[in-house]
Amino acid sequence: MASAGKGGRYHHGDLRAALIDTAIELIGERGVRGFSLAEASRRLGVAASAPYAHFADRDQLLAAVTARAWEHLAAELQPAIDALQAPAERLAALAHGYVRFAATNPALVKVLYEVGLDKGSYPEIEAAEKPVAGAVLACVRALTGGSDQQADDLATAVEATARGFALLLLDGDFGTDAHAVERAAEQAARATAALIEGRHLLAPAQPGDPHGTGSASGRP
Amino acid sequence: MASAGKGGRYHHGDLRAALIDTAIELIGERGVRGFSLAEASRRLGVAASAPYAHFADRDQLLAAVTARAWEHLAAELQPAIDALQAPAERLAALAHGYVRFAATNPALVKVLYEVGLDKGSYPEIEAAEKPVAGAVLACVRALTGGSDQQADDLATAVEATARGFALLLLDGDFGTDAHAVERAAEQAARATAALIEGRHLLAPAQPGDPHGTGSASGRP
DNA sequence: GTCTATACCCGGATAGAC
DNA sequence: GTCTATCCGGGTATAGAC
Repeated sequence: MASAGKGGRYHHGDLRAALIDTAIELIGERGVRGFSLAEASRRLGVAASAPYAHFADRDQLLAAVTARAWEHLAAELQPAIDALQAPAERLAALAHGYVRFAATNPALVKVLYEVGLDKGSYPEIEAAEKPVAGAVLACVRALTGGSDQQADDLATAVEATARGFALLLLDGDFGTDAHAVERAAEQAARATAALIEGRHLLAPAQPGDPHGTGSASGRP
Repeated sequence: MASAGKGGRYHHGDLRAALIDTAIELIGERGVRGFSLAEASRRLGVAASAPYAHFADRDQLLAAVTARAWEHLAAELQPAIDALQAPAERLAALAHGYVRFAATNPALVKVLYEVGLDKGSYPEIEAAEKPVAGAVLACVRALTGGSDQQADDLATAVEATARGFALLLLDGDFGTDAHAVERAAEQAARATAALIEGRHLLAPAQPGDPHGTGSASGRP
């Protein structure tokens, strides 16, 4: 992340960019709610009022941070999007990439889901998150043929699983050794493959459908 | 949740219990970091110092809150645990119940995963979360035969998926109408069924295994 | 563009009265 | 068990000097 070394001073550097980097750093450590302009200023060795020369208020900085987080994710997924492979493999690769991204940039994941600014009020955020959604949609459409409903169900299941694996990894459920990330990412990719294989079970059982009993949950 | 009505005063009621309920309420609205003893006291119409008669500090209250959250979840899952059904259906029912719990008690989910107190230091928390983990383990063991590795992989995939669906539901991805919860829970149950059906893909491809190409992700 | 100084609010925690 | 009073620290944001 730029040259945000601990001892660096930004008295005459690019404070705006430095603030975004430091905000991400801080959010990673303390969560969005625990982040403050004051602490960011302290780390950068500037006065508490300096940020107001670049951002109208705390939320404006957070919006810039959120947009950057989506851009980072899109960049991480780009290789999977560009690769020449079948939709199923591509979708698994996206899940793999997502988990790896979450592991490499836990702070950015926190930004993505904790900031919670209204997208309508900050168009920069909306624009930045579009490419990712588009890539997933293309894959599931190719896999499910015509039905929008099927495509949607599969996309949701894959997204849920990928985010779930990322969550578990960040919670330490895969251990803390050097290979934890790769294990988690690989399992997320495999679970995606399993979901694709069993995707006929995602729809309600049809009259002529040989699978299931009408309710997949079998709940009491 | 007890009698924590908006207008109620607890000057001579059970302030300890009322504080736990109000803390859950507040955490639901503002997250754990946004929760404060001061605000809880204000809502209950007591002095800011009153909580210290019942809890040594903020963390002690949060520990009590976390333990209660696990107890609530265990209670919600109890019917699924008690029902007479095959392991696959039971596991799907657990996923279903988890998502429903998350929807009905979003505040408790925040408590469960955001408080982040060290379990070692607060044994009350550790004890309260055991029953849930046990129920899941029993199901996956029954489904995967002898291998601990297979059971673990399946349990992780199911947990990831259930938490992912709950997350998406709370983010509003299933809409906000009256049936959103049931749709999300049902899809989580179906995705669980799909994972069980495709569970052979969760393990690395074996020499004699007719499935896959050696890497499920097919990533570039 | 950054500084110093300042006003103002909020949260945690304690002491001592009732 | 709860109150009032109080201390301390930290955050947002603004005004005006350089």
